[in-house]
Amino acid sequence: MGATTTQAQRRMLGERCCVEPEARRLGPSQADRLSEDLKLLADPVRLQILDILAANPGQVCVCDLEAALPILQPTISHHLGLLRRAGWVSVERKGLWAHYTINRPAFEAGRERLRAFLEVILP
Amino acid sequence: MGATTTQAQRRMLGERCCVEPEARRLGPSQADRLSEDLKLLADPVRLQILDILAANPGQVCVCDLEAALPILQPTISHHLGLLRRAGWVSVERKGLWAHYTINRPAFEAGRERLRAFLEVILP
DNA sequence: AAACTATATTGACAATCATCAATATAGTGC
DNA sequence: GCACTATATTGATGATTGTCAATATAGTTT
Repeated sequence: MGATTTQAQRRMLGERCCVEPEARRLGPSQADRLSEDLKLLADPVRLQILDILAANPGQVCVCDLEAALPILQPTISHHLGLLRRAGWVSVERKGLWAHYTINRPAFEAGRERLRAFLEVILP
Repeated sequence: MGATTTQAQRRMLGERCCVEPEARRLGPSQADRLSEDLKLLADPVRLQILDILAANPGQVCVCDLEAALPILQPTISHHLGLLRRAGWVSVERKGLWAHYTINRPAFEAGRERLRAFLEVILP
């Protein structure tokens, strides 16, 4: 008898309505970290910048990007600044020009974090 | 003689200052598509939702997520709506409850787009 | 039918962000 | 030094976004 409990009663006992959740594999701080990586990638201009840098290793200056993309120079510098401060790209000054390259270790580390997450989600 | 050209002159001839850019491997429309995928992932709450859904396949209702995350129910429904409208998760109504699951084909397609891009960037 | 419950939607608000114009910085060449 | 060039920074603006309170919808239980 009386073994029936309402949803509200079960909630007050700390129970779930549908499932006893397993240990989560992604804590809040890891989620924050991963979302930082993803936010940095989640812009079409920055994706194209990375593509151009990768296709022309060690040779791309800001004016090349300006010629290749439909945005003005300050905006390109803005995106490069975000990528640079996150460590994903490096600059080498040569006279007036600034040559940008992808920072391999940082890029590979971010890619690995992302790959690991996506693999855990659906093996 | 006279073979010296200014940067401005070279730009008017359509030349680049530093590099003759190779064909780009990521066009604007592909960049838009990819950034849509990435924007959807680039939120710590949505990452944790996906993690919980993956760890408890076919059993997670909204109230479970509400119990597991530090945000209120309308916000959870908001994030689930974004994932649902993008096709990444599916709902199955069971009485009052709504059970969410990751939509495997859509998730794998997005993951593959992302993996392919990251692989092209730095092989 | 009436009370209750789980979820979805709407509207408002604050925060973040992409973009550009204007300006600053720093190197080059006369 | 002076004119010029490439890049960075600052400040402003419009758009997007995450969050919540309030409300709506729909299923359940008595």
